[in-house]
Amino acid sequence: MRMKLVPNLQEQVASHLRLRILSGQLAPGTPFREQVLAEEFGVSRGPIRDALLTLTKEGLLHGRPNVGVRVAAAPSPFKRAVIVNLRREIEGAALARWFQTRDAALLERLDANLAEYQRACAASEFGRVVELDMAFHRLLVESAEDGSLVDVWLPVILRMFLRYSRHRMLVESYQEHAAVVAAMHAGDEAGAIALLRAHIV
Amino acid sequence: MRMKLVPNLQEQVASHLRLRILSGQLAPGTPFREQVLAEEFGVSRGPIRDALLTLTKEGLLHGRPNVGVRVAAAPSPFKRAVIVNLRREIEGAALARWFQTRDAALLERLDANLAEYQRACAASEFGRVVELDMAFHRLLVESAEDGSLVDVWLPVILRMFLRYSRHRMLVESYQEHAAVVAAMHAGDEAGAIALLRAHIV
DNA sequence: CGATTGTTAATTGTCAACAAACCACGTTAA
DNA sequence: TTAACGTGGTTTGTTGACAATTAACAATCG
Repeated sequence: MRMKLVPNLQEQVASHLRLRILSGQLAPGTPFREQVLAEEFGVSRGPIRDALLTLTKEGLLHGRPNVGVRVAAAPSPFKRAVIVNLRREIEGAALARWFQTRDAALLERLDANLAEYQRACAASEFGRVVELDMAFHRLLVESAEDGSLVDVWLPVILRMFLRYSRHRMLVESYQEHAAVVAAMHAGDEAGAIALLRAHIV
Repeated sequence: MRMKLVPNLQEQVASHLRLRILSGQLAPGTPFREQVLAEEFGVSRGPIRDALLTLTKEGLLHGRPNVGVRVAAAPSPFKRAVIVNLRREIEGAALARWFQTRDAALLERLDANLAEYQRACAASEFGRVVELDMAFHRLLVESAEDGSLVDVWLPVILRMFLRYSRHRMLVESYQEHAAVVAAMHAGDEAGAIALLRAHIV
C-alpha cells in the first residue's frame, strides 16, 4: 500500500490557491492571471489552467472565456439561503447515516479535530481555524457511504466559505461543534442532527 | 451587439460528450482516452483535457490521476435520495421566487417548451425529450435572480440524469410539467411548488 | 506453485511556442 | 462634442513534442 507522495502539480496549485481565496485576503474581482501564477509557482501555464478551471467549477472563481478568471463575489442573500439548506440536507443525511453504524473511528477523528480546534483558537491561528472548521464537516460527510457525498458537498460549502465573516466567532463555533459530538457520544440522533442543522448558518 | 459565433473548442467538446453520456448509450466504466477523442474531434489534447475535467467536476465522469477518466456509475440509492432533496430545494426556491414577480416571459418560454415536448413525445424522439426535460427545469432555475443558482443546480441534475431510467415515462412527465405550468398560470404558488417537488423523483 | 521483481507499451502530465481574441487608447469624421 | 474606427499590447486559447507515471505481462526466486 502506497500513499501518493507527490500529487499532481495542478492539485498542489489548486489547493494552494483555494486556501489563498478562502483566507479572505483577496477582494472579489481580483484577477488571476495564468502567466503570473505560472511564474510564481515555477510551473508552466498548463497545470495552472487546470487548477483555475477546477476552482471555477467549485465556485471560488468566476471566469469569462477569452478574458480570464477573477475571485468570485460572495453569494447573494437569496443564493446563500438556498446553499445553507443544501448543506443542512447533505450533512444531516450523512449524520443520520452514521447513526446506523455508530462507527467509533469517526468519533475519534472528531475528538482529535476538536482538540486541535481548541488549540488553534487559543493561539488565534485564524487560517488554521478555517481549515479545521471545514475539516470537521468534511469528516462527517466522508463518514457516510465511503464519502460518496463529498463531491456534491464540496462546491456547496466552498461557496459558503467564500468571504465568510462568521469565522470570527471562534469559540462559539467550537462549542457548537463540541455539542454535536457530545450528542453523538450520547447516542442522541435527533439532538445531534438538530444541533448540526442549527449550526449551519 | 454580437453573439459569440464560435464558442471555445473545450465547450463544444464538453457539450457533445455530455449529450453522449446522458443518452445512456455508454455503460458505466467506459474509458474516455484523450488521444482517441482528440483525433475524433480533430483537435489537440488540450481542449479535450479541459472538457474532460469539466465533465468530471459535473459528476458525469470519474477520474483517477495518471490513469484517466471513465463514465461514472449512477449514484447509489442513498446518494440519489440526497440529490433528489437538493433538486427539490433549489428548484422549489427558484419557483417561489418567481411568484414574487410573476414575470410573463418565463411562462411563454415554458409554454413553448411544453409544445415542443409534446411534439417530440409524439415523434418518439428520445434524445430530444431528455434535452427538453432538462431545459424545462433549467428555465425555472434561470428565472430566479438572473440565473444565479444555475451553477450549483447543474452538477446536481446531471448526476440525477446519469443513466436515468425514468425518461421512458414520456407522457407522464409531460403531464406533470404541464400541471406545474397550469398552477403558475392560475397563480397558485403553494400548489405549483408542491407539484414541482412531487415531480422530482 | 505463489509471490516478487524487471520490462515494456500505453496513457496521462507538463512544457514552451504560436495563434486568436479582447481591451484600452488615440484618431478621425460627422 | 461625440460616436465610430483602427491599432498596439496584453491575455487567453490551441498545438505538438517530450517527460513521468501506470498497469499488464514476463521472468525470476523462494
